[in-house]
Amino acid sequence: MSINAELARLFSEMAAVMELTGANPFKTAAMNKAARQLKDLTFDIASIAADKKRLMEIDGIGEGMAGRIMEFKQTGRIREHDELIASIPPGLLQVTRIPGVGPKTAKLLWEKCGVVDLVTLKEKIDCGALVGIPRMGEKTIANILKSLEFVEKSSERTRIGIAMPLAESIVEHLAAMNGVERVQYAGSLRRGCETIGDLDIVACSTNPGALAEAFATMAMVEQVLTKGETKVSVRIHQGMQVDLRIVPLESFGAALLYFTGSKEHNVALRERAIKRGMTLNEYGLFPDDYERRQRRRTPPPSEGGSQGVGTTEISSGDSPTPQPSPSRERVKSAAIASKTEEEIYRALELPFIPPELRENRGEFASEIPKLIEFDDIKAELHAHTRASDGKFTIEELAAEAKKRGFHTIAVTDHSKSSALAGGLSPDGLRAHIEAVRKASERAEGITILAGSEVDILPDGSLDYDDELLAQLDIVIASPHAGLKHDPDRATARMLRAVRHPLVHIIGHPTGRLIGSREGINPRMDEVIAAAVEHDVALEINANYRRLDLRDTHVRAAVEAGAKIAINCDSHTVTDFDNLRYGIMTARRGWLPPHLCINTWSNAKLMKWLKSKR
DNA sequence: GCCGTTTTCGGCCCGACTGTTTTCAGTCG
Repeated sequence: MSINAELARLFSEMAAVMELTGANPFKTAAMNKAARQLKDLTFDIASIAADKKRLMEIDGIGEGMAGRIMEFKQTGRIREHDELIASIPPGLLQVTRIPGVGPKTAKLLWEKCGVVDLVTLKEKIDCGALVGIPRMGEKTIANILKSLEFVEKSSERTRIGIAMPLAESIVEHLAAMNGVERVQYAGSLRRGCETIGDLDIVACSTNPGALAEAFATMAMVEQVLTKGETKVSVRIHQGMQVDLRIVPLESFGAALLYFTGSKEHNVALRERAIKRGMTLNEYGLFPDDYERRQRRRTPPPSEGGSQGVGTTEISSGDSPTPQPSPSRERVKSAAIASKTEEEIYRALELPFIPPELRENRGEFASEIPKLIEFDDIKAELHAHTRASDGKFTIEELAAEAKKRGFHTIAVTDHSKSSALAGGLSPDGLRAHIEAVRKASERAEGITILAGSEVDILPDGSLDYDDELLAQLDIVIASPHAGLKHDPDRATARMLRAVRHPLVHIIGHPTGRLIGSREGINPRMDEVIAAAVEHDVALEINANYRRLDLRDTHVRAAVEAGAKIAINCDSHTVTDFDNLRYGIMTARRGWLPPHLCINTWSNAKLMKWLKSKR
């Protein structure tokens, strides 16, 4: 694999250890940012690792990071990383992954009672060794124990196709309550990320208390983690944490913006607000006056001060009682913008930025293009029938596609090497082509294409000979086996398939399965360049277990002007429903509709397909 | 450690909640 992922891992680890040992938090943040940038790169950093100037052109990579990257390229390690890792017990970082235990607590537990990993933590709790340590009260210890048990049994992040239906059912449940004015999911789910950590729900209600109670007592709730006036967190039986934030109706847009994130996008938005003399929080965009001055412990503005917003009671002189959230109190009178995301972006002199782009990956610097939408898709070009491993007959498949409003469906069963998936022998494929042609003649209102999802063999050749491939209307070439090849071999293999004159689409180009199989790591910039040169489309396989191409690959492909196909790889009726995840991934890759062959008219699509025959 | 409509120094986002505190630190998102 390319060194990007390894370098990203090293930088993340360094940042984590630095947090633990109490380094400058801004230095830690810089380290984390560099790790993230490296992870998102679509070319191999090794190719420029000898050139410090080019390294430093990457946002977040400065003098220091460039030096570390060069050191790694030359020596295969980063000395500073080795030293940091050696400075703490090897299992201590695991301890900071327990919800509620941060770097400060982990360090405290290590120094005060010898906790060095999850095992010793459990032992020390069981034998009562934590009692008496500063800030380690009975409740804190009980919470750590509970979280520890949760960490031990739960898997990490949840795939979007699992998280989305859960979120939708929660939203539906809450929306049906009396007094609920708005309710919507936010967070990484709304941004269309491939996996989701926690679910975030934003809601407005005329009866916030009842809403909080209803949320905390849903049937799926396993444990209530926190329950305050505006924020409730629960853990559900499915293993996820769900956070509900209740805000005033006037603040819905600001809250939705804030809780949709990403964190990096929010930070950039706030910096932008400050530069324009404003401050942004989850209640709205405000003139930069009262709150910031108060935080700096300087006196609040005098009566009739320059801002002239003294219409609320927040600064009621010498009242010793703590005030509930000045921002929330001020919303009605003082917010420059708060009701909708659109008006907040406008006030910050920005166009509306779609949630999928909110990653601080250039959305502030660039013009926002028109992104592809669900309704733009007019064809499914990758589907299986009973001839291989699908559940449809050809007619049933066509009927389903027609029902979904498509003008074209491609029948693309597996080729002979995919034996477990019932791949067709050459004679089997010939007979199948005949059957598809006959069905197509009878079909009304939909074009049925005879195709194949043909295996890209380990050497990059295809699973059928050219004479047979030439008879097909559409050829998808996909890797199914040999998914552990090194990058050199994987790149050569994929390039050979891209250059094959009869191939239209490269299916799920890396063969990854999210959370369970890494797949191959061909040098994607080379594959993309070849795809552009040979006029081959790269697939976003919309199955939520794949999402392959992934978002960053799509972005690189779009920048290179490559054609993209978004296909559901349908084997059953419900597979068609995965299209939404493919669309979200495409949007995260900044895909405009015209580059996606599934949006084209039937005539345009047929012309392109025939250009390769 | 990075970065620049605050440009080579001096900033670097903001609020809610919990548990332990007697005024706030730590964590999270």
